Amino acid sequence: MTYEMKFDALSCPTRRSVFEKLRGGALSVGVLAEGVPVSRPAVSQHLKVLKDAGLVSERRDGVRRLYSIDRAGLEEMRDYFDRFWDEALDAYKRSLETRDA
Amino acid sequence: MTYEMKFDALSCPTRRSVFEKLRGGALSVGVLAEGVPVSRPAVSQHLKVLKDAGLVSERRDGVRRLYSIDRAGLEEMRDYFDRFWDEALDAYKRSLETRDA
DNA sequence: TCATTTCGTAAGTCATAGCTTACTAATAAA
DNA sequence: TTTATTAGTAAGCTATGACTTACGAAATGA
Repeated sequence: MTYEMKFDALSCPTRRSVFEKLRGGALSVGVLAEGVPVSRPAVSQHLKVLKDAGLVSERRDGVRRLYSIDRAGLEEMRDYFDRFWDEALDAYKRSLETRDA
Repeated sequence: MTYEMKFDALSCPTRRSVFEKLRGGALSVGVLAEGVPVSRPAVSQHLKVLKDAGLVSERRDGVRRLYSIDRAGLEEMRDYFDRFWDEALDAYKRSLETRDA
């Protein structure tokens, strides 16, 4: 649930591509495993990492499990970079001012 | 310079903490290495990864090298999550509408 | 009840990421 | 022109992360 886990979860290319597949809405494990160059169990393991990181959530539907994006978790990452951007820009502006002085 | 490299660069905790130290402005390698639980050469290696990823830039100042945040690279990451967030929210809204129908 | 489908878990393999120490290079300063 | 600072590079070690196959569990349908 920490930044730590979220960054780590998104660092693996195949895991991130699984995550990105969920942009359009919920998908089952089988569908997520299609087109991904790894085995279905590997996708399950990736989903566990994403879930533990708070980036996806799961709901059961018969024998299927439907995974979808955890919007709160995604929002954390968005906010992290928004704040970082603002702070870096402020620091840059200050550096210009002090240079003028 | 790709997303690939940026995500990978930010996945390592100590590397990210080095990156975050630069929020306030440019710093030398020696200063960046203070308080970080790894050796100075390790910090140099982290800086190389961050630089290759387009997240930091470097300028020489005598015998020092001052590293600072590459705002264009950081902006890419911010935009990635901004777009992702918007798309995920749209998909969610659509899912609510189709459920009503 | 038995077979199918869908999926998570266990166990083991292999590459590599992150670290270390030793060194080399470049600038500054005496 | 030596001596100190500062920092990047080389080489090697070690833990671990991303995969595989084999198996077990839960829901569905015959």
